[in-house]
Amino acid sequence: MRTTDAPKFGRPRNEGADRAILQAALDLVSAEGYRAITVDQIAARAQVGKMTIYRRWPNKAAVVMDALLVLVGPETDFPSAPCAIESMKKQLYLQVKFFRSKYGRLIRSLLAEAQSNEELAEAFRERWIVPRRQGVVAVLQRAIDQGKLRSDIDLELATDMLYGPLYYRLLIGTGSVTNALADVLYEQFMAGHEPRKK
Amino acid sequence: MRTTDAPKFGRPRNEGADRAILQAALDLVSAEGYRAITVDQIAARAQVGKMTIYRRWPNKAAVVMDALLVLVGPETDFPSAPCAIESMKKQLYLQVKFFRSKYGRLIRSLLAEAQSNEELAEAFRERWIVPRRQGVVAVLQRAIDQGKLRSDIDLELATDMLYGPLYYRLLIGTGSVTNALADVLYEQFMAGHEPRKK
Amino acid sequence: MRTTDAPKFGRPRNEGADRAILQAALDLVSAEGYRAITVDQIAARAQVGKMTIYRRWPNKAAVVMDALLVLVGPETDFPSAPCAIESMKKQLYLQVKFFRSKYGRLIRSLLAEAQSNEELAEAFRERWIVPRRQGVVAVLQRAIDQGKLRSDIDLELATDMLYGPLYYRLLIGTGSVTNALADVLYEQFMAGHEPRKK
Amino acid sequence: MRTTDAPKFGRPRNEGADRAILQAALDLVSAEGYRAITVDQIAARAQVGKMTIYRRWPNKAAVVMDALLVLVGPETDFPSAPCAIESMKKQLYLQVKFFRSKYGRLIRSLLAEAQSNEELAEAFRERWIVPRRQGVVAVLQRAIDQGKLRSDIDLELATDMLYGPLYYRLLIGTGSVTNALADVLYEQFMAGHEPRKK
DNA sequence: AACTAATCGAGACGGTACGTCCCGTCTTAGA
DNA sequence: TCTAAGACGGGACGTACCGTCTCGATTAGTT
Repeated sequence: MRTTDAPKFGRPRNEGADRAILQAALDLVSAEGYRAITVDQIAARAQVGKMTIYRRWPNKAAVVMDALLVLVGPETDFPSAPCAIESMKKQLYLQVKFFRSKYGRLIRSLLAEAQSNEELAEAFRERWIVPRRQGVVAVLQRAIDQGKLRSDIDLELATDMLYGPLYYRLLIGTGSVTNALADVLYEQFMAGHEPRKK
Repeated sequence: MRTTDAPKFGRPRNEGADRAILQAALDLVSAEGYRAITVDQIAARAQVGKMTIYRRWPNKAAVVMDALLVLVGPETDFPSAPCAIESMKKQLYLQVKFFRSKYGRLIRSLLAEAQSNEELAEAFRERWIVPRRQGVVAVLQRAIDQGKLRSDIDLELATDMLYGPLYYRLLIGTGSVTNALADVLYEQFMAGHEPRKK
Repeated sequence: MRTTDAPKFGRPRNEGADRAILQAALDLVSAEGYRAITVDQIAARAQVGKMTIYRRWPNKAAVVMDALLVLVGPETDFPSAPCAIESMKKQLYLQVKFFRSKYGRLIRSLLAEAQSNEELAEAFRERWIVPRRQGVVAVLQRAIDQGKLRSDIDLELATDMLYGPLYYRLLIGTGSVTNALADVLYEQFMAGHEPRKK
Repeated sequence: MRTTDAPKFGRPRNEGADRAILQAALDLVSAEGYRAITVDQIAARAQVGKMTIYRRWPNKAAVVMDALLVLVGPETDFPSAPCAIESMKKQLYLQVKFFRSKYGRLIRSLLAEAQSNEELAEAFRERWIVPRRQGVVAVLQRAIDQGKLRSDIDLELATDMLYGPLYYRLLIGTGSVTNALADVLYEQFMAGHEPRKK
């Protein structure tokens, strides 16, 4: 998402500023929401000129998207358990926790903005959603290999069914995002996908 | 979402203008998306002064929300079938068709805007989502009464699981919203909720 | 300045309303100035519908102009004295008093508005200024007849010289409009126009 | 009348834009009159964003006032003649010429607007009128020193008497502003103020 | 140590949409 | 038929934020 490369001469880019900008964007948007925050506010909090932001990212959406990828992404490691299916359940709990954290608002904001910004939509899909879905798919595949799930499952569809309701509640707010929800999602999923009993 | 009630004297509201404004809003937003449309454009298309819009609704979001409720709402009748569970499946197909229609963009727009506008969020939830969920819940209850579903189901949760994935795909676009998706949602739902076999 | 004549049938026009409207316009504009007052305010104070105003006058300027003519005009009678030249001096004092009264602001307002409203400008000139100038000219003529002034005076010019400085101060505010000013105007005028001494 | 001073950092004011804005305001208002011109029109003609105007001046009146001071002011040099009293007469002719030029409308517009805008009134008085009056007063004083005028004259009053009728005609239009008028004003003024004959 | 060249903080800029205000017209129900 | 009330179309206002542009000061490698 970065724009230019390092030059040969002159004052080198202050790489630390990058992080300060992303942190400022992250803090502000997590707290107030994307729309409520202006680029000037981000620049002010990062103690940086507005141009420094626009030299690195093409627009506000890109900054916030990068903040998510760079600062939040690494914190969202996939939990591992010897039993793949248990690892799946742990991951659902993590997702619940994530959505309930201050980052819930960040995700909502970006998803909202993406509806009117195709570039952001693609970035969010390909750089945030898809990689995490791949983790899920891999675990599900491992569960199939371990004989814990039927082998004729459409894994993409399965992922939609596991995570769709979480996003739905995050965005619409008819019910809150809780571990109890994760439990039911997991149970129903297993009920529909456990291997045929003999 | 309307602002004031009819006064005792004076020229009464031109109810026809109401409809023209809502239709203009609906057409424009369905075609171009919420953010791309300005209040002036809506006013111009409805051949109405901007003040006439602001006299009735507090902001653009409220206009478009009302357009959804007044002009689209009545078109979304719930399908009925003697067998409740079949009626449920028909409703899923209708939802897919709705999301694929031009109104898909409208729903996406409003849901997006609702993320940064708590007033709109509440209106969307309470006036659009909840009434439609109630229809679903009623059908599911009828299915239980007809012995087609287990009686210990949490109906709200069930609704989330049936519709969550549809909204997820609508908003994120990892996969398209299709009847095939509806089929799988239905099947998995039945697998998890059919009455215990003796 | 009135727009239509009395109708033949139906509820007769409430002639009292006319006066109430003019009085409201006069009071408000005298106190706050033309630009600060809206037609709605005049209608509200006169307890009259806005349409009742626009049925009688073509616009706000016409109402206020009429208020001046109808309500203030009759109060501005020309003072008479056996000696014409003394009558002239009295009139200057009256003008000073008038400009210092609440009507000063009214005159300023109308004169201001007239600069961007040719119709009002003409009305103000022909219906307010010119008649009063004619009074002045008549008195000056009488003074000539009485042998108190030179007979070769251009009376229009003389009037400009007597009243111009009063209006100048009223509008620009470099100095206040006082009887002392009137005295000097009178003296200088006499110095320039008294009959040649033998 | 400008709003803030130059900051220590940041892009400095584009002083060229200032002039373009003032020129646009001057041209438009001189041609069409103050009330007929919108801030958007000025911005468009100056090829400038509306905010750039509002960043420098608090409102339209201030822009036009500054246009007068900056662009017209320097053109209104006081004529000089060895004989002070002749210089005075020349100045009266210049004033007539000025009022008959396209700037006559500008002066009328500003004077009109000043009647409902105390801030503008003060600016017009203190920055336009007073400096020019001071020129007149100085010349009159010189004439006294040269023994061409009585020494007991109130110079402010004298100025009002010389210029008041010109403004009166400019604003009311009962007669036109001509050199003939200037001649009479001058003659009468001299008649009333020439030194006593021995 | 002086020079060079690119970056930096700051903030002005053109543009676009917003939501408000008032004018003069139009429309109703009631007198 | 006229009135009070007030909704209406139109158009200007002054504000906010976006993403771009421009300045003088800063900084590090090159000479």
